[in-house]
Amino acid sequence: MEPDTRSRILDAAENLLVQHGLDGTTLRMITATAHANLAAVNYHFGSKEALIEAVFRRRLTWLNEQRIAALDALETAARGAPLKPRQIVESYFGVTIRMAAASAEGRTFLRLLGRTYTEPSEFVRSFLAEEYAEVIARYKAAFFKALPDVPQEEFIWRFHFMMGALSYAVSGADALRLLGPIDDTDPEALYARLMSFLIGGLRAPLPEIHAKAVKKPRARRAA
Amino acid sequence: MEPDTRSRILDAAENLLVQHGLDGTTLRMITATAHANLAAVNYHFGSKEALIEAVFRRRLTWLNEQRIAALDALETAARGAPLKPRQIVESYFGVTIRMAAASAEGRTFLRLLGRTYTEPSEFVRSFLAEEYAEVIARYKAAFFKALPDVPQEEFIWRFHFMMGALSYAVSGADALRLLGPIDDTDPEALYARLMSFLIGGLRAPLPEIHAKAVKKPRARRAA
DNA sequence: GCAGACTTCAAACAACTGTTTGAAACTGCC
DNA sequence: GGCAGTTTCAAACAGTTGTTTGAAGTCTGC
Repeated sequence: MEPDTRSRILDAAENLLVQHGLDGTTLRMITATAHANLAAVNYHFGSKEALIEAVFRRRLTWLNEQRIAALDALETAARGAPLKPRQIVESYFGVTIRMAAASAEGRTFLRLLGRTYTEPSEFVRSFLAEEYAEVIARYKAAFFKALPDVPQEEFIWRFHFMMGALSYAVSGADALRLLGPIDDTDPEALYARLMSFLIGGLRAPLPEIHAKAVKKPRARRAA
Repeated sequence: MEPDTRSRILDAAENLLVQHGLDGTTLRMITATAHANLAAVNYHFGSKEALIEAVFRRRLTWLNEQRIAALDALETAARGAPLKPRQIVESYFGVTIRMAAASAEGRTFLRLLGRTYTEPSEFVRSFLAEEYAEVIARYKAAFFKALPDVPQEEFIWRFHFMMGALSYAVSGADALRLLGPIDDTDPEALYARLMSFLIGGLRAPLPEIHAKAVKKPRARRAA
């Protein structure tokens, strides 16, 4: 058991939130698991919402810094030249999957994050937007530079689809049982699987909606 | 306003569940929106959980029947020959997207479904598993027949990724605001976009994990 | 028009929610 | 040892939750 109450509460909350959701997790469940008094949450964090925010920020800030650092490294190496789309995708999702591969805590958190991304209460969405603002701006810019001919809207959708695939990939254990018994304990394999799927999706021909906006058929390859 | 209380409750519940989640939606919210008495839920459905189950079953049964019918049609036309993977994907996700395109109610339901798929309470998972059992068995069989060389595990993962992309595609409106302002009001365009992404992902080269199991490099194309 | 089944209603139920309180226990520092 | 500051604790708070109750209302078939 960890030394300070504050950390124990954060860990307990993280685990319970991913199991029971934001509303389904009660302060009494959390404090019981953390071996802390019920009032400890309000003492250390101020409110349940503030605790939830702290649970997210604790790892999300770091994660997004890593993503930006990864992009920085690529851009420095490229010396102003556009990056390959594939590099950009690999840096964004690679950082994420590496977090999942590194520790069970990372996996738990990413499952929580992926799920929350589609069902955000208003207060969750507001600090998520804040946390993501810089990463999204940087990656969008990199992509638009890499693929000036691809309509920006199209790319945003694809990025969105990719995040959906990622979300299901990390939250796999639960939902996958529907599809059949499979092994989701090997993060390396998951990384390889997801990445090849994502790149395949990213490089797919643009849908017909854009056909008129493009000149040569060959140019209908997105990447 | 619809005639009978039962339907009004189902509709109100569907709309509120997608907005506030399973736990966040209260019976009082539902009955107020449905212009019904609080006790009406327990009278018509027995409990809140039973109501939620009814909300899902009302449309999910039909949806899965459609998917099976679509597969039936393909297999009849093929006269015992394996289908093209692309046909299979198009039939499964095509039916889904068509439901989203057909009505606002369909879209609402699919957003609810996509979200619930990753965050199921135990009672939700049990009836979801029941509802999906046949569809999944049929589509898995069709895929394994179409792609006998692709490891089954690999395909299950890809299908899982596709469902993630689908989930984010239909629940788009909320989460997409993080990525930037885009138009998600055109279901036709969404269909085209998602489908080309999915086929791209499905046809991507298999990840290196399987490299040893495959003979010729060319064979590493999944579809 | 009336009996019998079905449906609606207001009110209350116990259980649980997040939060607050004020006293107790503990901590490090002089 | 004693005193500030921090942390923990049991208890209670008002509000909300899903569910139940029994009476009132409505509809159908004869």
